[in-house]
Amino acid sequence: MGVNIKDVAKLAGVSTATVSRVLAKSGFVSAKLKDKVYEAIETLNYIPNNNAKVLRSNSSKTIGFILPDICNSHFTYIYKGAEEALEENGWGIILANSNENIEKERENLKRLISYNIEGLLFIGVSWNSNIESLIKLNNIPSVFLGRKGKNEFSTVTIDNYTAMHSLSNYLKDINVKKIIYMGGPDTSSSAIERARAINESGFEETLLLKGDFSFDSGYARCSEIKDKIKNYDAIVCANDLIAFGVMNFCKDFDINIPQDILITGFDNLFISSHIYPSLTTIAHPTKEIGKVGANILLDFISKKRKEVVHLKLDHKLIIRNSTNKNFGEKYEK
Amino acid sequence: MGVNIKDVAKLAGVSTATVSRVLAKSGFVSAKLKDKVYEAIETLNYIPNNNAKVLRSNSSKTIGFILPDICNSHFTYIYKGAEEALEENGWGIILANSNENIEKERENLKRLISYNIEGLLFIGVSWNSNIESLIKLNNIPSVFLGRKGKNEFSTVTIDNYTAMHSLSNYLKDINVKKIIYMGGPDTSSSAIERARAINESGFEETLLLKGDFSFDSGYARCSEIKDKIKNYDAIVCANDLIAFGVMNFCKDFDINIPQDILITGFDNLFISSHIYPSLTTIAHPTKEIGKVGANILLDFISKKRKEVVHLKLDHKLIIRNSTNKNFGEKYEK
DNA sequence: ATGAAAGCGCTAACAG
DNA sequence: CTGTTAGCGCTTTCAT
Repeated sequence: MGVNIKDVAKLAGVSTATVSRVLAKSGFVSAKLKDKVYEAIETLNYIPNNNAKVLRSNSSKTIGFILPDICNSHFTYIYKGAEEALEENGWGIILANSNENIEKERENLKRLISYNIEGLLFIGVSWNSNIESLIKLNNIPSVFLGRKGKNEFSTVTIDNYTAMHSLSNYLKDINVKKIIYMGGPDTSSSAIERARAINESGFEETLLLKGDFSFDSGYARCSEIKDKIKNYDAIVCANDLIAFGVMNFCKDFDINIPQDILITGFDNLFISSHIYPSLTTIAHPTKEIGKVGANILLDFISKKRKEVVHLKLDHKLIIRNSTNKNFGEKYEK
Repeated sequence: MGVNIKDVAKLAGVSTATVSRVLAKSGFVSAKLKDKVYEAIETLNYIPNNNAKVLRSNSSKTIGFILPDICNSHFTYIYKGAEEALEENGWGIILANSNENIEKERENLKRLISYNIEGLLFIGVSWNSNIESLIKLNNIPSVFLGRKGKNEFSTVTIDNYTAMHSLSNYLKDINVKKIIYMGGPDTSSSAIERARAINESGFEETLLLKGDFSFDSGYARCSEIKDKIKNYDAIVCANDLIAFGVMNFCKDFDINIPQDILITGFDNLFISSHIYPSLTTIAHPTKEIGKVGANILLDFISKKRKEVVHLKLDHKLIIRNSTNKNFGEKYEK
């Protein structure tokens, strides 16, 4: 192994306890010894062993963050918000990627627990009681972000129901009667709430198609109903990725957006304003979700807060050209 | 604390050594005891303490992965490739996000070292000798991905020089004479190599503008040279993000792509095929970079490999509508 | 094949 | 203010 606290203590001519106190900035150490210790640390390039520290102190000052797909920037923005908030407070994070795989999600949680995390920010692959019982069993203060679990843990989400309603109201305002709804999977509470809003919106006709939250799923579902598409006024998608798939299908089969059919998404990915035509969608306050979630979690850890809370952050309807009937020109593939 | 190995041993009626052997699948334990141990683990919901394990065994079976920006999917795809390769071999990863901040990058490396990582996959914010000396000092087998450091550590990259050359050759073939080059920062070896290729390409005129690898930087540089833009045939961008910024500027100021000017990027982000017009660019084998890098790293760790290696993976020139002069229609903002 | 026991590097009483 | 020391949970010799 490398340099350890004993080496530092020896070189500085003090005890390991003194070195430990200097490192922790706890207890009182005279300026003279402090300087010596810092000097020794410097010359030896000492880096404390975190495993020993956590093992002994039983405090890692670290929380775990589990997300479903690290390549989806929607989740990583939430992470970034959390990271900022935690850093400000001197907490570390260990990130784990479930890769949309429930098995791996569970393994990740176990792994994080084995690291002695003191709290958990969780974005699930899908709703999953195993995870919740594992969390409870191990007494990990937890906040669920973005997608909800049951109501036993605190959540920070947007109000999917209300958000989708504001979208459907807008569509009705611009005279949309018949829609195709490209929903998400039943295992996602977000998907369920968004679908509920659509069902209760009272469009003249609604063709409901379930699938994944993915580009490919949007494309594939379009192929299945290819001939029917033009009978509808709009394709409402449960997220932006699905909408991109749908738009690609439309380009490939010469269906013009928005002339032939309107398209809407949900999420407002960075790129949704830059695709053609730009996509009408719902913006989440992604970083904010992470930040607020992290702060709530810290309150739980410090016992400042005891009661479960379900926070819903404000969404924003973003109207762009994919629903702009005056958006004139056609384009080629 | 929670359940520990003693609790399991007691319930199973064996010693802690036996439990440890069962968990490690090492040494020999009779089937009878093995069953008892597994049963005890199950009923107690035992999760081993990783800190103790690593501390004692001095082996974490974990590598660190440092990337500059977790919200940039280019990097997270590399991560995903590495994760897959490492998982297959039973290795864990701890991911650290530098957030484009050199200070944080250094802190991250120290933090990972304090976790006893046995290897490092590194994508730097910029070239940075501090990092390299820290790695050497602590004897961490390391592979640099995507962006190169000095030549002291192994690297897996694409050949930025050749790739940019294939792009400029293509442009010359379609009769481009005068270009604006929106380069990246001098601290990035990728940026330097791409710029070198452009300089040696022998365009009739080249206006060279340096800046960040960001959307905003592309937009901002356009504003600075607004009136000159139409004097050029193409804007060659050092990456796709810059190109998106440039395209947005062009939309805002009624410069038509590709009629008024051609645009090219570099990276082939997921979305580059879906924006309007679709972007001519260079595709990296992102996941492959991670995968290959991880395998090389494992070879270093296991001493199967000793010599430093500099691998360049194949790129691909992807020609799309942003350089297609026959791409007919105009569009509105 | 199994158990006893030492010790990884650190922190936190406790003593002085 | 500083040092001594026990012990966190686990692995790994060394006995048996």
